[in-house]
Amino acid sequence: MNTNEIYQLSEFYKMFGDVTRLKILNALSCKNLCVSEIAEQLQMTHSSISHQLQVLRAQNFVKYEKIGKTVYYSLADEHIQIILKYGYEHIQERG
Amino acid sequence: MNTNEIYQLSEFYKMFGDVTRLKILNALSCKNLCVSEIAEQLQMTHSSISHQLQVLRAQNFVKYEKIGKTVYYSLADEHIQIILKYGYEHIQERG
DNA sequence: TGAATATATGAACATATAATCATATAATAT
DNA sequence: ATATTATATGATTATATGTTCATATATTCA
Repeated sequence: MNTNEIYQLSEFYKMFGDVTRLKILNALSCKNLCVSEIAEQLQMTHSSISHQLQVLRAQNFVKYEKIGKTVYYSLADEHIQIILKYGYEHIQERG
Repeated sequence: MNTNEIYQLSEFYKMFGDVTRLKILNALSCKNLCVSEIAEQLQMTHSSISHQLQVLRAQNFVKYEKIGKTVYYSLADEHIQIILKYGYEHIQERG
């Protein structure tokens, strides 16, 4: 791996390294949701969720579709779910 | 996933979310190395490397063996390499 | 048009984290 | 015993990051 790849990779993994973002990703892995629904589910402010969604968008972790006033978010691709699942299995094995 | 699992998972992924730690893990994926060798390879101080190795130890990412004055570090298990490889493939696909 | 609702965004603040510096510990060699 | 080498660690500092607060934008509805 060269320096640029290492840098990109760290930015990629950083997305999974925050509790709020993980909760968002986990919620979206079940069902597409709008900002309000995510905020309600996580019991957090719309602003926090929206900020984190921008971060996830910047790394192409989520897709979104605006319908009327509402923006529906979904996971960008199955890679995200696979990596989540793999990490989950890893921590399960260690108890 | 419950709250505790989410927390554990974020701590787990956080290890991959820093350039220095990624470089260390990448270096160790080729070859077991001592602190000085890692420091030289990454062109960083022994202290920085040692601090990050403690962080990686705390999350059971690395094993170590002391031989004389020297401490040899290696990756804890193949999970780490697999996740590194998977993430690497992911960023490669996006260019 | 004006009010209400959903989301986005910039700035400020608080906290977390990584690097540095100084020092400590441990093993070896003289 | 003392010096040297390898590593570890505590404290400090600088930077990065997440949340909050205030405000902006966009859409719908009365």
